[in-house]
Amino acid sequence: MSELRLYNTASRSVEPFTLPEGVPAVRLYCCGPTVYHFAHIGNLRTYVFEDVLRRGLEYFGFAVKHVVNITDVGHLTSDEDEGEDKMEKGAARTGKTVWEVADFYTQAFMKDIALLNILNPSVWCKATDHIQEQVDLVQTLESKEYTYRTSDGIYFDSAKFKRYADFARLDIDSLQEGARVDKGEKHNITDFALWKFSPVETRRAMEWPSPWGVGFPGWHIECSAMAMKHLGQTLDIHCGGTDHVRIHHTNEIAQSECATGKPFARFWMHGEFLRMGESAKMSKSSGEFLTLDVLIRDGFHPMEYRLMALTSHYRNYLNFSYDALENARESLKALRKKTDPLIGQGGSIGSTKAKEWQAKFREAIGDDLNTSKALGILNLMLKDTLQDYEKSALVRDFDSVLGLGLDTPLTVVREAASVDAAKVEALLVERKEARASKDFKTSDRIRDELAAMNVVIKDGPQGTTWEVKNGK
RNA sequence: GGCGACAUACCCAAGUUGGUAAGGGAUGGCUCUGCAAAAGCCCUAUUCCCCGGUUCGAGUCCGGGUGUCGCCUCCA
Repeated sequence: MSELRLYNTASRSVEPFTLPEGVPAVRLYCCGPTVYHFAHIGNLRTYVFEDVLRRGLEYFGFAVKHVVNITDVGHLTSDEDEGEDKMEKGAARTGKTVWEVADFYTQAFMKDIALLNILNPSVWCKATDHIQEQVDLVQTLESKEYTYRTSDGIYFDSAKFKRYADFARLDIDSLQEGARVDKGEKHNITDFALWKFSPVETRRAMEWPSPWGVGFPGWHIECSAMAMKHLGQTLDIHCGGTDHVRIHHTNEIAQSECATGKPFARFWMHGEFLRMGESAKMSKSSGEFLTLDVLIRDGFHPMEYRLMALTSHYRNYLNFSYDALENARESLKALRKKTDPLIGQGGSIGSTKAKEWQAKFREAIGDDLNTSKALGILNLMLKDTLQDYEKSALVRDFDSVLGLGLDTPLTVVREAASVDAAKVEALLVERKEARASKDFKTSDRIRDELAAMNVVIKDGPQGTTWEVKNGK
């Protein structure tokens, strides 16, 4: 039986994953979205990776307690008082209150991940529901003298955490030199806010009382506070996007380990970025970005995007392009052609050969979630000479990790573009008559006419079927 | 300026401790078809950005070069 091995950012190497004695379920925490805007498809790539991780853990027999946070507090764009509050910006953009904005984009996010067949975590937790926990954690740090006060907030003194630079392998000196922002009142460039005071002259849309005055929590503290509340002081796996390594996770480690004196997480895993072909950046702050909704509007199915994400390894960057997505679409179509007839065949993995395929698949997933290799194995397995019921069982088994929904018919996500079905049917009857009398000129004309309406027809043994062609 | 990643066929992409280039899509060929589409079958890298080196043997290790990209500010 192969084991599960995962890449740990902390050690920069692939390590066997096991659970400590007495821990019944994997304590998994994934950094969730800041709900001030739609998630773009780059964000979603990371959630697909985390979903595969969670499914992979379960495939290897681990129970998983999976916690994902919703960041619904607006944070400034830097730890200084510069920039705009993202939530308030979102409110200004949409004409809603910050609370409505948070709710709206939370719902939108939930819809996206459901469409991508991403399993719901065991716990969703919102930052605004855990203000007290965050205040408590800051107080603990304060009592241990890791904090100091400036005119705008309570800060963590990173110089007091000797291992601060270790996790991200930071070179603090060169950071100082190349720094783009002034450290302001901060003692060190790497210090960060734990609690920010509301400006004296204005009221913020979101603010809470605290021992230090009315204000709001710093960005990093929420993850530590919520992760510890729901999972305990040490997590088994903490994950997020690769951009979190240097700042967010470094700070989480600092504040958490200083507060508890214990390791914060045993494994750290990070998904690499999705990049745009024309070097356009996948960033929400730059304005233009692609959402799942846009892809759907362009005629793509969310599963096509999921498959595209699965074709590459989560630790490699993936270039997004419509070409690549179309590739995934054809690929999924061809795959489903083979798997659809197997749906509902029951059966179990019994023969030696079937078990060998399963072992190969398991090894690929166990190899730091090598979904690309796993997909190759799926394809080869489908070509092999196995009984259909065994293939069916294997597809179900593999899909429990891949999450492509191969064990159920593909759901229609987008209603076929508005086409007058009655007219299409009438034309098809006309064409059928023309063909019967060998009037191929007319029949071809009708097909062209239908093509102009974006309708593609297929003549089969059971008669002619048609569908509306989607996509660009 | 500082740090880092990557470079495999037309495209996406895997390649474990070096042992003789997965898989998918597209293209092409064939079968089928009034013609198409659909379906089925088959083929597609003596070679892994370049130049050296180590080795019996390197895409895989070492050195140098070139190129692309990312991060260093909120960002998955």
